[in-house]
Amino acid sequence: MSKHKDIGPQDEAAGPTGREKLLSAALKLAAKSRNLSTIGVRELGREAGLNPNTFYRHFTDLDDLSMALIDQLGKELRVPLQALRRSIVSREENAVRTVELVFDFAKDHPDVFIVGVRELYGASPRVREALRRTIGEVAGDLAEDMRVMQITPGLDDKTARELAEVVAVQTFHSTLDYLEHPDQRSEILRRVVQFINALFVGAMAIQAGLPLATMVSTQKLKKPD
Amino acid sequence: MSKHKDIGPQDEAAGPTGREKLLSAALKLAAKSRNLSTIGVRELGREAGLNPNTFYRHFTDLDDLSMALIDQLGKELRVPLQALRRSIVSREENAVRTVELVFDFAKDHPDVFIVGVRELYGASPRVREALRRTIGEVAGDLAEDMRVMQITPGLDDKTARELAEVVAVQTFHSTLDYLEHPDQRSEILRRVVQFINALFVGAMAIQAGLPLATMVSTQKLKKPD
DNA sequence: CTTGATGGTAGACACTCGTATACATCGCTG
DNA sequence: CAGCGATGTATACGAGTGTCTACCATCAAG
Repeated sequence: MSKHKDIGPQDEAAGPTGREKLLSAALKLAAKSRNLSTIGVRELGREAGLNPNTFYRHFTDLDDLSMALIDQLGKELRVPLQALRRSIVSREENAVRTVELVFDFAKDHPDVFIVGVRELYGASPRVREALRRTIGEVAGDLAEDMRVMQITPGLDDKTARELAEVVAVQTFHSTLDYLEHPDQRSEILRRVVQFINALFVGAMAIQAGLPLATMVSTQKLKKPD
Repeated sequence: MSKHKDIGPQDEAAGPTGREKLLSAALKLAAKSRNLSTIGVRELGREAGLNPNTFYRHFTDLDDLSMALIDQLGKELRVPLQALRRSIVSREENAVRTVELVFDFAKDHPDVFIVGVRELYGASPRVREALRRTIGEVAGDLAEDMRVMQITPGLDDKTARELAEVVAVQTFHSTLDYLEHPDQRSEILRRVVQFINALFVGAMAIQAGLPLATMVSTQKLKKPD
């Protein structure tokens, strides 16, 4: 095994590998024009400055490349996001800060988010599934943070996890609006934060059995006999 | 003007127009395989049982067809949804019933939803925009219903409208999960309803200034000077 | 009956595309 | 040095595509 140079995640120095060139070319093309699976092998080679056939030295398929790209994007996204949130010490203003961090991160890596959201509902089931899993992991991190930092005290773990999932997806989507409408960014941020707060407060209220809650959520709690 | 037969929205009798054949063929193809904008003109003609060139008798472009399709889908979706919700008289169990209705409707028109969600984040800005507008209209209807039926008393109109938007989008997305995982349908329904209720309750609680609310949403209410 | 427009068809041209085969480097390993 | 695997390139072929031009059918208006 490993006769040759350790082709890992790029040691250092030396320009990008052909494989890497192809990956970033794919990201670039997918972000500006179309769906990942509809990029042409030749188009890709052209963008990467490589021969069309070089593609086949690294990937068997465009779905193959897509999966590799999702893997990479997942790491590029999850790890920094964990680090970012770890920088928030105060329990106060948690939602705003977190969303701001995500949006800032999106501003620095727009293509990742554009393609990510696109493919989340794209044509390839495998890619969809991979993306969903990545978001699920981020949601897991978020749920863990919520538990540790006591953001939603009294909420059972399962519900918390579900809320985290919704929040993660919603924030992920909002990222696109944020990127697409630079003039409405503060408004978008406000809306997302409002959404998150309402969701958390409501879930806690319902679980605590507050009277106000029953006004709206009277499903199968008591039938009007 | 109007020298010939009134080519409107199909009077009655007589098989589908060529234009209609093309539209439904496009819907079918887009639902099962790829993005709308990546369907080939020839492929389309083949599916519709028409000559490739017939396409150009009705549309200039694939974007053109896409817009026409979105228009049609918008009407196919909004009007029946309005009617459906008007059939809910009781204020109780409102969320469950509404979401159930939407999901049932989705079960009968899966392609509409599959393509709708896909294109909502698709490559064509024009199509995206059109779809967003359609969803916005549905959200408007929902907000109006919420106001009339006193679902969220005490909530100001702007916030209600924003909540309706989020609910509409979220429900729209969930439709895909619902279609894709028939074995988890009741679970998905439960999650969406839980989400909606939590959101509404939370928004009302925050607006009412409930003490519990401030535990979570302390953003810029008081700065720790 | 003629006219002209609308919807549909047929054939052709110039592309692009995916991919197969064969060849060229380069660097490691023996 | 010889060999070999990994990477990149050149060429070529067949299939599919968008679209142009030209031709046919139908039907209402004059």
